[in-house]
Amino acid sequence: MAPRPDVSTERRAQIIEAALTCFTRKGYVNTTMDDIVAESGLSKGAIYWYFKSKDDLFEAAANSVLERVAEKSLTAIQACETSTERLRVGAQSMVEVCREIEGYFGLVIEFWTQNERGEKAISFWAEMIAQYRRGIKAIFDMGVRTGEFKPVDTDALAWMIMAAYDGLAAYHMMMPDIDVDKTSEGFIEALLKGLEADGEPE
Amino acid sequence: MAPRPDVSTERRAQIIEAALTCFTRKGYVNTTMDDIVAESGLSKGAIYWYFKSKDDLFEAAANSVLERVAEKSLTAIQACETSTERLRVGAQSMVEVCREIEGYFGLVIEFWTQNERGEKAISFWAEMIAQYRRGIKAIFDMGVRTGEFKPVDTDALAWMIMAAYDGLAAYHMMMPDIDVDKTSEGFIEALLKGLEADGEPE
Amino acid sequence: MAPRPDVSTERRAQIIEAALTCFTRKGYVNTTMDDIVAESGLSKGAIYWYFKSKDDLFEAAANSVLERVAEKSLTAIQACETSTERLRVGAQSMVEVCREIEGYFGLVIEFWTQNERGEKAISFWAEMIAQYRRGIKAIFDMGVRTGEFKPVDTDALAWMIMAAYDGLAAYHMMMPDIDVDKTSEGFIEALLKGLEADGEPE
Amino acid sequence: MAPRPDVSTERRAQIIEAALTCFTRKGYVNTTMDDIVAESGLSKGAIYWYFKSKDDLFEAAANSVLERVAEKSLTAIQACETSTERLRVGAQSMVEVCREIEGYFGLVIEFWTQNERGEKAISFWAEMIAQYRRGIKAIFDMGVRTGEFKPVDTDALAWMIMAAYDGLAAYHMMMPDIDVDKTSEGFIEALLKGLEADGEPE
DNA sequence: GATGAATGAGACTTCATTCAT
DNA sequence: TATGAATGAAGTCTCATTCAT
Repeated sequence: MAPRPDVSTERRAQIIEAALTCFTRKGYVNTTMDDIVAESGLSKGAIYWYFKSKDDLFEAAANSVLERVAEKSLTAIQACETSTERLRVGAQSMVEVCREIEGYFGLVIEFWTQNERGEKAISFWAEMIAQYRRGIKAIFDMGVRTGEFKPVDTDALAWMIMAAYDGLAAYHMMMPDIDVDKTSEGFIEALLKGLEADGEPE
Repeated sequence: MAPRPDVSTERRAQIIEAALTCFTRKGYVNTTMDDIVAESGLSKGAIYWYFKSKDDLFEAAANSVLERVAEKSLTAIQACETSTERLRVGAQSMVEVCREIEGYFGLVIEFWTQNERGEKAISFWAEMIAQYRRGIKAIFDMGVRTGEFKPVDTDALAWMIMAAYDGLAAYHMMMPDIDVDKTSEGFIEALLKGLEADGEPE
Repeated sequence: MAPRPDVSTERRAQIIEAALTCFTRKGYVNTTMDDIVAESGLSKGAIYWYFKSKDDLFEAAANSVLERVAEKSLTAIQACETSTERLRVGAQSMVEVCREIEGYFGLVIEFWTQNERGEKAISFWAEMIAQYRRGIKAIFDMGVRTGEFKPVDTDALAWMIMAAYDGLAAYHMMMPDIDVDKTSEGFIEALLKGLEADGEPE
Repeated sequence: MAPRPDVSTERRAQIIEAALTCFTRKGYVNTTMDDIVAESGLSKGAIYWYFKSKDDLFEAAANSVLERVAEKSLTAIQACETSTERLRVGAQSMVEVCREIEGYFGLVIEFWTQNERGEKAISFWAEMIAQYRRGIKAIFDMGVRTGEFKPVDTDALAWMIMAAYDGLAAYHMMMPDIDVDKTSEGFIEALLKGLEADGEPE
């Protein structure tokens, strides 16, 4: 008698998928467990069999998104030669993230605003940001070291680039008409060349 | 019998003040009307006398914040001579906003994620962003027109600067240790000078 | 304009009354808040307005019963002359308690068995027993002091008398056919005269 | 292929053992089938293979306790000569029961309070009491018949003695500090000699 | 204008029981 | 026999909103 195949992995994935659909559609608080039950096609009990609470399910769902996102963009960057190229490709990859994460961004912020400065959520999220930021900073540091870039404040730049693309993601979520590709490109080019005219301003 | 003096204006302000305190402390959904009742020192009935629902009260509270913020930063900019200066002062003013708005940023995003793509909230918020963006874009446009700046994509830059500072505000909220002044300054200077080294990179 | 009359006292009484009816009918755990809502004629919210949880309501209800009971029996005893009389009257009053408390006895025990040795319930209940026991012991002590009773172990007797009547209450609850009056009387008389025959047993 | 050895008897015992541990620890209602699963080391399915419901399992568990208890104390009594001795030994054996049954007493009462005057439980329990009571009454009857005891109301006494020791068991459960041996002894001696002083009180 | 007791729909979660394997 | 994933009814409690006073 063959043992039953282990369905727990796919069940978890199935539930997370449903949860993500609901969460991004209505936000964390406005999503009810019944919504997720309906979306998943499973029963209430099944969901509580795999996740011990709504919070727990959210955390798993959020993690799953972040993992998907982080993996993709970091690999793209490492295939480039020059720092300039890396910056451009990194920006491009972040633009794609903007599109993919759709409602996720607001979701995480919403979750974060819960729980009177919820320690749990913050560490998880801060960790994610830190990891990403290291990647960005490395690009600038390398560019400065090779002489490709001017000796800029790479810490500050890494923060602001991260912030700019997170902000762009938020805007895109609110105003889908923004041409994120063109916006990102114009920004990166200006940043590369500098704003100040070379010649003598009158 | 003399008519009672009209207290409605100060009552509204009093309620909005209390609501803001609660909302920024616990988020929109986790704030109960009882919280606001306790914070305001008024009665449940009084609050429903002035605001017809929790949503209504939130909208009023959010508007009140945004008005306060917008006014302050736009005046600072208009006192500058050169576009470079304007950019620096504008950045500085946005940094101050980062500090002041504290929890407001997350609050608005949280509100926006409610209501299955809540039409109501989005228009209010988009309007606010648009207004602000026009101010930023004007700085770049003027700089380009006067030859002070290179002929950059001012649309893209305005979006990204806005996004960057909104993102910075969010980060600052999560990670209060970030030195927002230094970060902003490093970013603006790099943007002005450009990243690419002038000489010939090897 | 006259202020609304304060109905909180009678509301609480009304709710406690309904709760007691339900609790004694079905036990603590098997009574749902909806049962109490139906029995009280009020709404769910009203009950939670006055009592913050089911536990809280139970405690209030149990206290209310015990107060009623304790008061009645202690006054009866103090009207007697001799210790013998006091013992008889005390026994009689405890028999009446058996009848009145009906389901309450099992109720308290049930409540006590909850909560993995629930500290909260035990102190409340132990206090009640202690108070009662002091009254019983005082009867014996006085009887011994005046020479009316033999020099018996009054501590032991007080415990066992208490226990016997609590046990009787439990039996009566389960088997309403027991003639509690006759049973109590036979017991007390035997206790007064002693079991052992005076003459010489063969 | 040899038939598998019959494990059903030991499995049932194993499950009853685990159930008893859980029931006495947390009471009937607060014990979940999962608790019993964990305690027994078996699976949910196995338990439902041997017992068709939680109720069913409880009944079996309760019966198992009562059988154990009844057997032990009845044999001790029958080894005595005089009725006085039997009463003392019987009391002693009931004291031991107090210690052993620990949480069982509350357990049965709790179970009884379920089910809107649950017919099922009551008959099982009443039967147990009746059996026990017959044993006690026989002691008194014999004492009266032989002239060892005065002609007391043996029915009443049997009830009250039972009740007293059940009550004592309950007290001991709540207040483990009670010296049950001393308490029981003091009570029995007083009952044997009688309370009323023989001579003329001074 | 102002109060706060009252309402009741609806949220999250538990758990006895079943059944395909 | 035995397993444990799955079910779903039912329970406790919350909270935006109303309305008699």
